[in-house]
Amino acid sequence: MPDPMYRQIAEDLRQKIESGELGHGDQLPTELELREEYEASRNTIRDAVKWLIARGLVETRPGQGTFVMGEIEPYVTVLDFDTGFGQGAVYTSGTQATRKRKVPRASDPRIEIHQAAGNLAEELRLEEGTAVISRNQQRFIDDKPWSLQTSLYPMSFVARGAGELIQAKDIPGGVVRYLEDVLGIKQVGWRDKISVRPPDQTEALFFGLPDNGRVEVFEIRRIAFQDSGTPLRLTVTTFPADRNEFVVHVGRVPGEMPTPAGRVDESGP
Amino acid sequence: MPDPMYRQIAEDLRQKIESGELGHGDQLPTELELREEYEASRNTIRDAVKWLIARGLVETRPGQGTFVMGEIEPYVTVLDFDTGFGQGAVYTSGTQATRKRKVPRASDPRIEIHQAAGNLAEELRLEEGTAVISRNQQRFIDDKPWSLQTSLYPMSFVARGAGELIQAKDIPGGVVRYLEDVLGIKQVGWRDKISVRPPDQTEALFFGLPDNGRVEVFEIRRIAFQDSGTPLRLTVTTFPADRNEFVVHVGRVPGEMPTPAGRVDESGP
DNA sequence: GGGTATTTGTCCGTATGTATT
DNA sequence: AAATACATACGGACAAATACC
Repeated sequence: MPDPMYRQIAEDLRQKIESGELGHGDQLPTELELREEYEASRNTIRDAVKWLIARGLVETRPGQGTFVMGEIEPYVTVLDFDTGFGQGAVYTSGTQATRKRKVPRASDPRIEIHQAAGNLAEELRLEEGTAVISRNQQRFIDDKPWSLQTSLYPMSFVARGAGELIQAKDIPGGVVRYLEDVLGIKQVGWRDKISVRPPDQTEALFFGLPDNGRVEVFEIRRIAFQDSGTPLRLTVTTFPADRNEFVVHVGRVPGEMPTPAGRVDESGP
Repeated sequence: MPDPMYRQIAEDLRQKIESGELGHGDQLPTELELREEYEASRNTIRDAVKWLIARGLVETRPGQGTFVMGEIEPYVTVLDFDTGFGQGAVYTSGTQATRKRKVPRASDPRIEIHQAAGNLAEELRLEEGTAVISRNQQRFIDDKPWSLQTSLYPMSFVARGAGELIQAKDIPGGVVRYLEDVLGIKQVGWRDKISVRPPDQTEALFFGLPDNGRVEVFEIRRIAFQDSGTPLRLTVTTFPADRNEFVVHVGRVPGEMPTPAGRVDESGP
């Protein structure tokens, strides 16, 4: 048992939460009530509550009180099933029976032209300074913020005839299909790198993350390749880490998810 | 610009860190110095520092001072390359040139017999109450804690002749190869589910995570299947989220990593 | 809409404990 | 042993957000 008083208070409250004595969404006693209950100062109570907040067990709402965190049904994204933007193999978590397929919707992209540098140049295997197109989209599920996605393509694709890439509108069917249709560039595979990091300001704002720094974001960097082995695109997608999970199938895996092994489909994440 | 004073102080310090004015490992002014510099009370300075801690920008060391967090070179684990326990496709991050292959070492397993219930029963497709073997191992890279792994197998494997499963020692070559050799049970594929959550006490202790709740853990649940489509094992592995990344290859991906697409190898994670 | 009570957020000052050098 | 630096705990005051009448 840790000795600081605020930790003991926190452990006691945690036990009440984890035992179910306090259920999801329930309000805790107010700081003043806890102050009397534990015979501690209000600041010490607040330290205990901060400790619970840091572990995602409770949240405070100014003017209302302190509440046990509600349960989250994470979205599950299948990484080896590459669908067009705005559609996808996304499910709610839960038992097999309650699982529901979800259909994402994407905003029109914000287009920017960058010069490849550092990491980006290495990942797309371009000379430093080469022009690249950046297509940035907000993606929603049930009209709730779900992910932020930026795809980067060599600018040369435009000169070769893929003019839609620099148009600020969604490409129905996805960019990957478009590139194959127009340029004959075929995506034959990709590599995903999955990591977790604190959100930047844009992400915190879009996802509505609390500003206490507790919720991090998944960052998935997908480098997709052409038949020649040349990178075709880099797509960076971020998701709030507290309400998303990812699934990968390797080899032969029995049905249930619509993901025959070893198959390659089209576009993002 | 946020108005609370502690946030303004925090933003100012953050800017100094992110601009490089304060480098990795550098010591910040002491609380008393900051108190004079910003003309605030020590408690307010401490609130600012706590905000920086919550974002992983600094750490405090009692008796020493406050320091900018050192840089971490994450380990990169290739999820579609299933190696034997204690070997594996694990790399340091960084540019292609500085990347180094790492070889994990696993402790002897702690063996437990459980009854399948709830999630576990569903995932292994066993009746509730069926006996399962739990093999729990600590895994190290360069003798530093790297991951905790628990593999669960149906108890029936033992009756059918796989007695090594309930021996508290590592099985050279991996359990998957052992099961194929002894029982003819062949692993043909698997499904990984990747999520992030706060560490439990065991994990926090083993990984040496700070008790401020900032560092979460990756949890990777791998259900591996036999040719018949029946689950063969459930392996749950956890990694500190601040120093691990994961890579997945789908379809055809050019060399560099030793992972020809569509190949299936042996055992964990 | 306005006013009031409730509840958490910010800020201050002080004292003492504990870890490190 | 002494000095330094962060950690814990107390108390008080006022601000800001919310709910309710």
